[in-house]
Amino acid sequence: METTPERKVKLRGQGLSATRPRLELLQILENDPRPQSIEEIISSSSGKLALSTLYRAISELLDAGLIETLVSPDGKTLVETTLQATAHHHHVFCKGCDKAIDIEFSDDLEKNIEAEVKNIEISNGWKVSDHSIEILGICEQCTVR
Amino acid sequence: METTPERKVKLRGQGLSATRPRLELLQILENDPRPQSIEEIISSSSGKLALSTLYRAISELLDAGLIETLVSPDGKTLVETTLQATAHHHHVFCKGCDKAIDIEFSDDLEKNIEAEVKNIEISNGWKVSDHSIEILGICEQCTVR
DNA sequence: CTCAGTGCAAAGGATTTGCATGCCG
DNA sequence: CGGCATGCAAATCCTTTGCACTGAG
Repeated sequence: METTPERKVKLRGQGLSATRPRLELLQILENDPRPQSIEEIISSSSGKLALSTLYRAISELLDAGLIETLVSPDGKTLVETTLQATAHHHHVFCKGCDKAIDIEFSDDLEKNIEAEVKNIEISNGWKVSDHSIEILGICEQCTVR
Repeated sequence: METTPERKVKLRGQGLSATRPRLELLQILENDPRPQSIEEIISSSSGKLALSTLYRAISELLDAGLIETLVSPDGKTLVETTLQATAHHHHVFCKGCDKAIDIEFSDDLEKNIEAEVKNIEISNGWKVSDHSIEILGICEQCTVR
């Protein structure tokens, strides 16, 4: 995991001041590098972190490319660091508890997917930028229950 | 497109009474067979259709397998008929206007994806049930603007 | 007729915004 | 110090729920 000074540099490098809420958000996401809900982030935060501040921090760090967000199948916002996210990856969601984990596909498969995605552009006039695969399942814990 | 009597049969076949809002929902979805937002459905409805009624109808027809729902990248509910959805398919979302369209991949590619998805079960202890690919892009209309 | 289904209004949950105060640089 | 960022509270947006009334069977 990165050190606090490193996170400060990261923020400043994007023209963002290194404030406590932003540093804490980065650290929480690094501590548990999988998509986390707003609720989880708040409860991991030590001091007081206002919801509005968190939402604003997410929006800023997202624009700066330091974090990624996604929407869970039930419509809620999840957040993860870009450390993990720099490698192209996908998400598996648990239908039981709504938790999510990251997975990667082989380069081969990714190439095949991209090739077919390109066809969409040709056949529909769309300009395609990215894709993400959402996999639904039941996690180990929820299977046991 | 199906006729009204056909839609009645469909509803009754699932133990649902054939009421105006339900018939209208089915018809609207068939008229424009792509994922539609709540807002779009309401504005396509002729008479008065209460939001609460629409949400309840969606929930019932979803349980009955007559429609499918999904969550757009901005977290809103989209709905489509199962007519189109019976074939396994994926979605392309426009970043400009949030519209969505359906696409299909080749059987070959689907098989490859499923094979890798199976690996998740083995390596993570998850029980995987389904996958869906979300593709982001810009639609023809939004490209022009 | 009778009860499931509807419309309306109010409640809920997630996210956003306004504003006075506080902390970073 | 000066101004951007925070916390708090109120506002908003989407969705759900409660309840009295209506229409399908």
